[in-house]
Amino acid sequence: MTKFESGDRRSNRTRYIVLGVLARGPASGYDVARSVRDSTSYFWSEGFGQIYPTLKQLAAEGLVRPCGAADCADQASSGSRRRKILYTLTPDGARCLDDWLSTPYQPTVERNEMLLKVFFSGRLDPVVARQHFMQALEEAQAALKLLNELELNLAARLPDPGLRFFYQATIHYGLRAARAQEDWAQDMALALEGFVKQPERGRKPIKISGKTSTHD
Amino acid sequence: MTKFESGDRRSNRTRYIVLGVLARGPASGYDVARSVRDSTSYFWSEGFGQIYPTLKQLAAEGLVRPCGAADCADQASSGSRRRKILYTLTPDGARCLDDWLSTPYQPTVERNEMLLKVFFSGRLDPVVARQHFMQALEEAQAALKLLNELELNLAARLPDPGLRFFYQATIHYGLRAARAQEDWAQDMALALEGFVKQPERGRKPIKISGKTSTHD
DNA sequence: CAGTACATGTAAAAGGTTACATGATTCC
DNA sequence: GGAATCATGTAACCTTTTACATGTACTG
Repeated sequence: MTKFESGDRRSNRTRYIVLGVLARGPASGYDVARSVRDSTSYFWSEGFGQIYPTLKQLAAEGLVRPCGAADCADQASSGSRRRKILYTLTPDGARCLDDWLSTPYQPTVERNEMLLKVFFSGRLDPVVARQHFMQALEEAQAALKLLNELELNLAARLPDPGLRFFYQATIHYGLRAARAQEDWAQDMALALEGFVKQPERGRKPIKISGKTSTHD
Repeated sequence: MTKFESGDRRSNRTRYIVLGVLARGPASGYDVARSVRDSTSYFWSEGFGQIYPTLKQLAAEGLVRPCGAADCADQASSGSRRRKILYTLTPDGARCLDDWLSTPYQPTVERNEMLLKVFFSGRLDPVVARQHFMQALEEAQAALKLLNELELNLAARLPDPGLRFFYQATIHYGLRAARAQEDWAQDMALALEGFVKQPERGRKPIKISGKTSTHD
């Protein structure tokens, strides 16, 4: 077998975000996409290209069921723009979702391109690493701003305190992660200043403005 | 016709981790895999199934070049177990790596299964969420332990202070992220206790030991 | 002499992204 | 009437994982 454990179980998690959204009430593919964009996009995102086929597949498996206007009172009232295909969770679908939720999660396989660039940037001029630190700082601050706003609007958007607790939990995670990144990026930018001011190290500055680098 | 122009390879970042490892000296596919496992696996990992084909492709593009025993003095000495195919970076390959390193990174698309489960776990008994918090706590602590050990061994494994600075930077990131997760998980486990002790909320405990849940 | 670590690959399948195609309705 | 938004989908392509296939050499 493999000695290098890969880790990531490829278990079609798009299914579960669709089931999860549908568990809160009937929704169309577009509704699911909007819900994902508005509430989970900072830790999970999906595109149309995956949501619609998934919905179709779930329907084929009997985990969701398209419901006509008759079934879903809330849409019939508004003269819908176009034929809007609403789906509801079936009992099988709810069971499937709950089984998945009750199972230990698969740890995320980290694939952080920023760290990958930082890791190898020792061969280049320190300004390159600095750029990455600064980008990381800006993105952390942008995330902080966004998540703070999201938390403020939370009570209005989610009246149910039961659901709100868990939504808030994910926001808190995002906030902590963003603060950690912010602090890190600031520290690293500072440490880099100190690091480059020590010429006896033997590192020679490499100009990257043109094309050349260590090799010549 | 073609949506993906020849120039903009969207991600394919496996190329760069291979180039990056090769930039530090000749290595075989297995060497690259081992290097990835030992030093970047907490923020980037690759399997054999991707490294070998990538190496081949890079060779076809002239970015790396297989080098015989003649070229690489360090391997000829040890009676190698098997034909070990070493590669070196070509000047083109070094330029390609440096160009990529000097470019702003693509922000990571977060896909955090733990948060996804937490997000939807409001429909189940709080013990389910608690399990996820506890798993997150344990994993953060395990990561902390591992990264602390990694940092201690760092000076021995990487004598070059130039490279060490950036390696250490990635370790510090991991430590901060793990501490953030640890704190979060502890807070959430506590907050959950307080949350469930408020029966007037209207939430009814749902037993998940069997099969049933909200729907019934 | 069996098990483990070293070592190199291929093939198939699953998963995910992007571009394209189409059409209705509302707002300006 | 044009732009934006709502709305549903398909096709093509790329990336990543997993299983498989093969073989050497060292260790106990």
